Amino acid sequence: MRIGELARRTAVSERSLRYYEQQGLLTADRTAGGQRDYPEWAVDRVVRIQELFAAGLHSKKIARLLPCLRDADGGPSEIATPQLVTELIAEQRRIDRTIIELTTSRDVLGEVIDAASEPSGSLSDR
Amino acid sequence: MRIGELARRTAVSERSLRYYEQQGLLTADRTAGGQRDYPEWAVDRVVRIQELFAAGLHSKKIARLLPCLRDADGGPSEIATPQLVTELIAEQRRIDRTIIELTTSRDVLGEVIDAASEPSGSLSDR
DNA sequence: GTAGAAGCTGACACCAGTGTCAGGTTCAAC
DNA sequence: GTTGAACCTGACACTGGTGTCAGCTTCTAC
Repeated sequence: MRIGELARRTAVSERSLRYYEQQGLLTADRTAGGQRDYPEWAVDRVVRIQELFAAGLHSKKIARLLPCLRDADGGPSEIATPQLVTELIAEQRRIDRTIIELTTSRDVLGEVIDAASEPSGSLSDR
Repeated sequence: MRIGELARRTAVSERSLRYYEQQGLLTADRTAGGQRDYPEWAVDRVVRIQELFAAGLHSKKIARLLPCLRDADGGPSEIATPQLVTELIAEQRRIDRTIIELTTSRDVLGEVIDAASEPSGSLSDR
């Protein structure tokens, strides 16, 4: 499929898809005229990349991680090096901390929302 | 307390603390000489601000939210306006989606880590 | 073959929080 | 009073993924 369709199906801009290629995250065949031609599994790959970005990983680390992923990219998946494994464990810990922080913030927002939703002046407290 | 101590106790840079003040997130008394003098509860406040930043809220929204927080800032907490409540509910939903994404990514990393930790070649699959 | 949609590269800008530096002032201890 | 640490303001830079524009080429359907 071409870039426009991939952008539509993943809700990721064409600009970003080209950026992913530049960063070595996503390769594409080229037509005789030089236009990108993506395989079907590129959709899953792009979604995965977006998730990893959202998780705070930088493109360089994602680029090292992707070959080790067992997604439907057709190829056999590589085994992560010990160095990469160490880094990924650290990333996991960071993600865990982030989830805790997010949960806290979510609850903080909830308190404010609840306080505003109580019938005028939180009568139940008085 | 002065800015250096607050920075040390919260692990937030002095630069950031001054930025928070500039954004209306954190006020401080001033000494006769013009140096910032923070109350004890500023520590909690700074931690809260950091969490909200980590949750993806921008400083302007945090500035509107903070007066409604029931933390130990001494003052009575305001009631959020309906407009703010609507926005906060949207933020909550965004945070929820983010948590789900983070969990997914965390598991993806876990797969790669596990694959590398299995005794050479994932024999159990064969 | 031609028109219009879609794609290409390259470049510049943005966001928003943070790092860092310069040049000056204040504070606390001697 | 002097000295050194701590603080002040203001300014500029960075990060890194994304938006956007210009100028050109390719593809597809008529």
